[in-house]
Amino acid sequence: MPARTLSSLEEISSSIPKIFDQAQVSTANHQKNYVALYKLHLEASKHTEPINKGRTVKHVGQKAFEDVVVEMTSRLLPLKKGTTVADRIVKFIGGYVRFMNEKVLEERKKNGGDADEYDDTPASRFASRMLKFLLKGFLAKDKNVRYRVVQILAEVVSHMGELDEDLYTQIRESLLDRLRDKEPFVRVQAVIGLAKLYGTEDPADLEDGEPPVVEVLLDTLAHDPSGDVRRAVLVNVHINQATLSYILARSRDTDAIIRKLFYTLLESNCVPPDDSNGLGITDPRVLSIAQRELIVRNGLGDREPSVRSAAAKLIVTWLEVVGEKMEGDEPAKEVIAFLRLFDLAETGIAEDALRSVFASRVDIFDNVEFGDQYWADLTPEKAFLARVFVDHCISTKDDARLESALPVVTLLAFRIQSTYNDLMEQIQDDEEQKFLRGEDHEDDEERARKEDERMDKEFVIGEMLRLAVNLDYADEIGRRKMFQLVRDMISQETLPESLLSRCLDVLRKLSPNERDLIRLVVEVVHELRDPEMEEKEASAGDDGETTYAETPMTVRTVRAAPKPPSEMTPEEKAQADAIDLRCLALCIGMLERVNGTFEENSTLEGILGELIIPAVKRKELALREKGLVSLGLCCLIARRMALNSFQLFLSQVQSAPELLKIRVLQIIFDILMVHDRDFLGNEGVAGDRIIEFLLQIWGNEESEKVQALMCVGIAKLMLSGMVTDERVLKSLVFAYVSPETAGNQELRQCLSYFFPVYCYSSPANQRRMQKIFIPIFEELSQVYKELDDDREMISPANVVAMFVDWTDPQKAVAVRGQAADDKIHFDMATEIVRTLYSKDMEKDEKKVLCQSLSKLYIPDVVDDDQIRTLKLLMHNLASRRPLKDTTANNALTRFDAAISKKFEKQLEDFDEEQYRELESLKELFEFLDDIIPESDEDEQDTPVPKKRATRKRRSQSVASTATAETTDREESATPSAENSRKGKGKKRARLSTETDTDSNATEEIPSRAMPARTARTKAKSKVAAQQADRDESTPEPPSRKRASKKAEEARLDEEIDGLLDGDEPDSIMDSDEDEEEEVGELLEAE
Amino acid sequence: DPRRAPNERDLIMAMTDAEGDGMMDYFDQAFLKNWAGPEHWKLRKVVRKPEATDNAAPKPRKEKKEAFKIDFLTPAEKDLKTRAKELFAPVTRGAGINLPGTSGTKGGTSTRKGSRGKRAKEKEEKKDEHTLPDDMHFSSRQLITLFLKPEFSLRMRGQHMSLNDRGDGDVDENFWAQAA
DNA sequence: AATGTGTAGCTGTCCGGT
DNA sequence: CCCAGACAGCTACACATT
Repeated sequence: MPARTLSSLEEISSSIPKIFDQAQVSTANHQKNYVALYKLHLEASKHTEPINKGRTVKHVGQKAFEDVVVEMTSRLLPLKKGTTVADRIVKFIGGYVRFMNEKVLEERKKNGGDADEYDDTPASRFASRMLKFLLKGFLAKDKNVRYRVVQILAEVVSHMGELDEDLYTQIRESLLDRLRDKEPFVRVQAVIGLAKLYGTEDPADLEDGEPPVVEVLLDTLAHDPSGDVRRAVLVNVHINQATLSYILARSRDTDAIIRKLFYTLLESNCVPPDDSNGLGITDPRVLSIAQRELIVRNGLGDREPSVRSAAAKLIVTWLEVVGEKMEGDEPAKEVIAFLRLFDLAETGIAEDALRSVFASRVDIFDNVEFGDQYWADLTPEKAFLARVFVDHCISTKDDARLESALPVVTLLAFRIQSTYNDLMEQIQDDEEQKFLRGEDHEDDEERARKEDERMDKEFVIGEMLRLAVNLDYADEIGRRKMFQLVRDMISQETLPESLLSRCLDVLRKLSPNERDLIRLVVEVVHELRDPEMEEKEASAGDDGETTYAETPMTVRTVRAAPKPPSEMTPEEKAQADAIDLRCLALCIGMLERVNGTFEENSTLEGILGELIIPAVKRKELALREKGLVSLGLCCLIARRMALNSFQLFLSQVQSAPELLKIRVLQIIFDILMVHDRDFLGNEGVAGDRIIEFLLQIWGNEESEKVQALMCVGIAKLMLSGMVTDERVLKSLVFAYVSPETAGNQELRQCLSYFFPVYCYSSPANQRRMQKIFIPIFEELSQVYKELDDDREMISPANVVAMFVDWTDPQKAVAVRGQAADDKIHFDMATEIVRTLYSKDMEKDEKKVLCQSLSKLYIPDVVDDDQIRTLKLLMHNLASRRPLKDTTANNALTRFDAAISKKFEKQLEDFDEEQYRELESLKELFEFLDDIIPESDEDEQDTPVPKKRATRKRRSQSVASTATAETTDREESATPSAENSRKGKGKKRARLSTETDTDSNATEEIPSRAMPARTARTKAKSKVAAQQADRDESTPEPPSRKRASKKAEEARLDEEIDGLLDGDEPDSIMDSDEDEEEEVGELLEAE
Repeated sequence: DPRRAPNERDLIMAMTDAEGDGMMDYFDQAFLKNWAGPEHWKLRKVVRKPEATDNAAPKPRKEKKEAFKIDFLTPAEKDLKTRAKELFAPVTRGAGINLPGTSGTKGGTSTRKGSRGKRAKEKEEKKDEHTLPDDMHFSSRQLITLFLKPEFSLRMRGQHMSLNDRGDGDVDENFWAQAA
């Protein structure tokens, strides 16, 4: 080899730094520098020394080259994340490895593809040298070094072809280990490295019990505490059937960025990367219906707008992917295909998806047309599209498009009718077939197909009915046609239950007024229960409003006597019950839609006595439930009946099974909401009793559903101002944070919404919240301290933060005519400082309180008295109950300083002695004087300055920032002369009693009346019941007599009879003047 | 009687009013992020501070940061081995290179051999999945409507009452419209 | 494109444990 | 006694918005 080509090693070594120096500036020169570097590399390779007597060679040149590159690399290791120059070098190193490998492959191709020389090329030697070097840094102390080392390794590994097996294992181990690194960014790099690695992993190579890398990564995806790390997994893990379910779980990640990424990821994988004709891995058609629904529900329902828009984009892509090659015939084709992705009956999801498409692809919305042909043969998808389209037009007030889309009434009525007839025919056919051939002759497949067909028809009718509500009924002919049709439908017991409420909606729209609607339904009920009457009634019902208003209600008189139940065969009985159930459903549907008073609609009386009351008495759950609901709905429009029946509902609560209990409680809450003045007003005891009763039920309730329901109910009562009791508010707070309710999302999310609304909607409510703050804080701190290990609960600091937030006057909404109460936080500060005097409060808790002070909003204007009181309290605290905790002390001092500065003017010349004269502050000084400085024995950890005080010093001005830290040490040795005079001996006795209570509250706070121990136990098990439980005057629940089931039923019958006989149906209706008193009596009677 | 004060109820009414949208917006911005329950609760700063306090001051510094470059050119002072030793110095004893709660690294951490003793049951506990609960989409709707008559809200009830107080038996068509 | 806001990471200080 | 963890305040960056 000619000597001149053999550059000296020194030359080579000095050229490398120049290349690196260039490479850090820009990536643009990298390609050029790969070539340059590679040239040097090859050059260096020529320097070898023979060893082993010439049998092998020592690659001194390569070694030197590697040394320099490693040395260069070492220089960027301590550089922290985000240093772009360093990142460029990392890229450069990785790029160089790739470059070398490509060269090697080229070489191999030229030489005919020797595979076995891979471990002996300069490239492989270089790479493995580099990797070994990097691995040494994996446990470095410096986190930046660990970061860079893993980063470079990941980069190098990803660009390497083959890898020595031992080295591979070592890298694998090390990266897995770094997955547990303390620093998230190191873990991120470890994830990237592992993701590059695991594509080549062979499960057969794994040792026993060693999990494959994918599994570890998926575990990281779910469990890593850092969002960055989970995100790294999400973008780097390969999506396939095995990993998909783990990926789907990220649609609920706490990190919004991850959620957003999730949807963009799904979108980009909808189509396969190479334009092969298969489906993308996340093509909607590959996913299950449940998965699609999950994606839509979570995505469009996300609270983060950015996530929602990513989801919306994905859904549009779904439509495009699914609708591909469908353009042509019908503009709605692709939309129909899109809708086929969903189960349309599943509430709301498909609708949300479609509306989202309408919103983001206006062109699609604009191109949908509903010609006559469209209505000819409606599939579920088409019916659904039309209905949602119309609803969308209405909600966006797009009258023009609405006009063009709506069919004429007669057309739709005709379509509904014919589909309905088809359905009925089919049902009948099926019955006949079943009867003729026997149950088992039909094979499952056939039956399922028929079932589907029926469901489809039912669904189509339902959608058309929903659409019918929005039609224009100016045309009288059409109106009558529709009216007649729907009326006929509801009078048939074969009408599927799901269509019943749809029909009633249409009827309501078509009824000229409520009374006619009520009358109509009552008539239908009578027809159903009395088939003989059908013809007569039908003729009366032919004509909507005109005849209706004039037709006298003769139903009851004409009514033929039904067979007494005792004479019925079991079949007849079952049939009668089924009819009654249907009638009750009709009643409920009707009553749900009206709001006139019971008294105005005398037609209701009949069904009340004949249908509803008997149903309430039945012991079959379904009948009783519907009966109770009907009765409850009647109560909502009949005040008198509500008063009389309320006790009945209360008595049903405790013993009822869950479903019934829920119903009854709903009734109770609704009645309270509607007739609030009758039950909760008049500051009567009745209201208190009801509240206590409810609280008790709530606290003892096991079922989450019932708990949540009661929570919503109570929240409603509070929000509407019908209940103002602080105990109730406290119970809500307890329920909110209690570990007991941790799994009850309904309850917690209700309260998450409720508290801010409640507080921000009214300063009065904020006040109420402020009043319960300290007691709640104290109790919750106790609960927190004694928490079981496995139970989770938010920290007291969080509780404080919430209260501070909720009570912030700046966040209260300004309601017309209502002055904002901007002193709430100020008063809270005063109370907090008072609480700091408490001797038995732990320093952690005091610290939390102190730290909250800085977050309080202090208004610019405060009364002299108030500001002086606060100042005095803070001033005295330092001397009488110095805080042991420095951070707490600092926080307090800072707050004191801020206050002193802000109200400098008002506080100058402020003198405690003078201040004491003020009669209005007597209570304050009584409080202060009852506090004695803690004795030396009490001071276990912190030495307290000696107490030596003179009257004079006490009287000094406190206006300056007297509690400032340095001076404080001396100042705090200034207890009042009062205290010195009274002496320790006398005080000792008081310490344990009055001082304690006095220092905690000015007024008697209920929670303090209860021993903390009891409070804690309660709080643990039945937190919500706390307030009610401890109140001895809590009334026995009405049905406390734990009688046998029979006795229970007998009693129930009695009560119901009383409801009917004691009060003649007529008397339910009349409204006497003495009602108010009766509410009280109602509950007195026990 | 605090219930008679024109406060809470008026506001609730306002939220359902057409003009009440602004109100709803306020609530949306202010706290709807905290829907997921107390454990996901976060303090959000007060929004509006419209007072034009001071301006013009915090503009004129756009000082570009010093163009940092790695010095590859000057020769290393120490040799590679020494530098590597320094860079790769393992942590001083007992340090946490790893997340607490995860079993330690062979080389670096304080994990004593028999440390299964007290905190043995780390793995058993369910790890945090870092997911939000299913959103129930709680809204004012649930708080102002009746359970059994979801189409009727408090607002309507108020009207109904007042109509009734007048002894007026019939409701106007406006009422129907609102029920929808 | 420029600005403002919100978050996240970093750094300094302090308490608790070995 | 020293160090490590925790915490609070600060700064810088990235994001969204006009």
